Amino acid sequence: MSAMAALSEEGGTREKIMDAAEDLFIEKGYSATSLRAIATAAGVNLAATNYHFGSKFGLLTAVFHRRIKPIDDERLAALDRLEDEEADPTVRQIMTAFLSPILRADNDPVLLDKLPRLAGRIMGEPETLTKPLLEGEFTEVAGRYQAALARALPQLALADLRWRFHFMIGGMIQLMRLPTPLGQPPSDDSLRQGMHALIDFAVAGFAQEARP
Amino acid sequence: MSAMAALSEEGGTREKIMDAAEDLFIEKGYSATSLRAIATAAGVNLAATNYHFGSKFGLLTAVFHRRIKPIDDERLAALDRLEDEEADPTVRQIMTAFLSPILRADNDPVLLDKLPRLAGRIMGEPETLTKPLLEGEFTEVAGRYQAALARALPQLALADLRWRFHFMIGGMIQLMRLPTPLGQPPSDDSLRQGMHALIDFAVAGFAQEARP
DNA sequence: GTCTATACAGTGATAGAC
DNA sequence: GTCTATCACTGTATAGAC
Repeated sequence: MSAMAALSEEGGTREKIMDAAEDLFIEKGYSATSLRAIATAAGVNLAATNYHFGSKFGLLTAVFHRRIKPIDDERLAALDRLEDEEADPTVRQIMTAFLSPILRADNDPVLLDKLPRLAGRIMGEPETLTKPLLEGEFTEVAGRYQAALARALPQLALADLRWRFHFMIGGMIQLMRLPTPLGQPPSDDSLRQGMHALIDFAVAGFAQEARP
Repeated sequence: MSAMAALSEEGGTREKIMDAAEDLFIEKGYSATSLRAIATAAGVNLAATNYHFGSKFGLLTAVFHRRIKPIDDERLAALDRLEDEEADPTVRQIMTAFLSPILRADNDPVLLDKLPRLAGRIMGEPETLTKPLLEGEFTEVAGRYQAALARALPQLALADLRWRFHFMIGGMIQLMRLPTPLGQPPSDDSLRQGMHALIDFAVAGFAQEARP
């Protein structure tokens, strides 16, 4: 029943709310978007937002989850394939498996446009919002990729590996928030270029030589 | 007159508001902190916040500026010294000059504790808040450091330099937001360790070899 | 100039009728 | 499931006291 609603062209109230909320979150950010504006844009009653999602934060969670779930699934699947095909995956292969699903986004150009902007917006929200949001979804992915990196860099101390992973995530968030770096003219292909630059940057950072 | 107020022990209304606001912003974040809570904690009237700072955002700007200004001044001074002493500063020297002022914070342990947490909080706020906040203060510092890096890496294309600077900034923000990486036990010395790890990571990322 | 009391429009949330 | 009505709270503005 709910599957049918999700498949129908015009969608049920729940889907209309999520679509309107996503666009407004991307455009104005979370806190600057009121539930009244969402309800108006979706053509539903204000109380329907709280009926379906419990709270404004619940709505944000649902909107974010809808977009990030396929990415993290693809990340896990890509790592499975990689560890199946290669006896010793390289750092570059692991980083590519982790970062490139953002570019693919199921080959859907709408998703490719919306996901990074939504994720960038959300990851820029205060920690009180982002932490509970990410903890449920991201812990498994982060754990499996850190383990794969540890196998590819056996001489690296675990503490150092965690720091470098931390910084790589920071670069990814920065890229999604601002797909064009300071001083660079905006471009349609900016995200793709940046993602490849980030892979190179992170690979060098992970595999760095000992400090002189 | 205003200088005397700033020097006095108990401070004027303006200083009391800024002190209370800083602590609450660090603890709860910007949007979760109401002007009423700030006024109550500072022991002043609600309207005094708007009289002195014009708006909640104006108050945030003043609080942030008070902490970030000495850091950026020190960054510029350190780069001046470096370019004075060394004919060809290395990437590591430049990165150290850029990142270590955060650790020094005028040798004031209170500042060392508050600045990264405040900056981390603020940089995590939505772009609509952070962009105007940073544009005024950070552009000069970023420009001078990118120029210094360009001289140290003459073979590197400007576009690639900008990307790598972008990712280094992302790592710095991530470090200030979460001074302890995922899975690591918290520690008093976490920020200092992370800063050194970030310098190593960024140096390797900037000076990376061509892609195989 | 500095500060206070007060009012206003807009917010997220909720109870209860239909 | 959906709607109306309402609540407590927010940032902001202003008139007036000192």
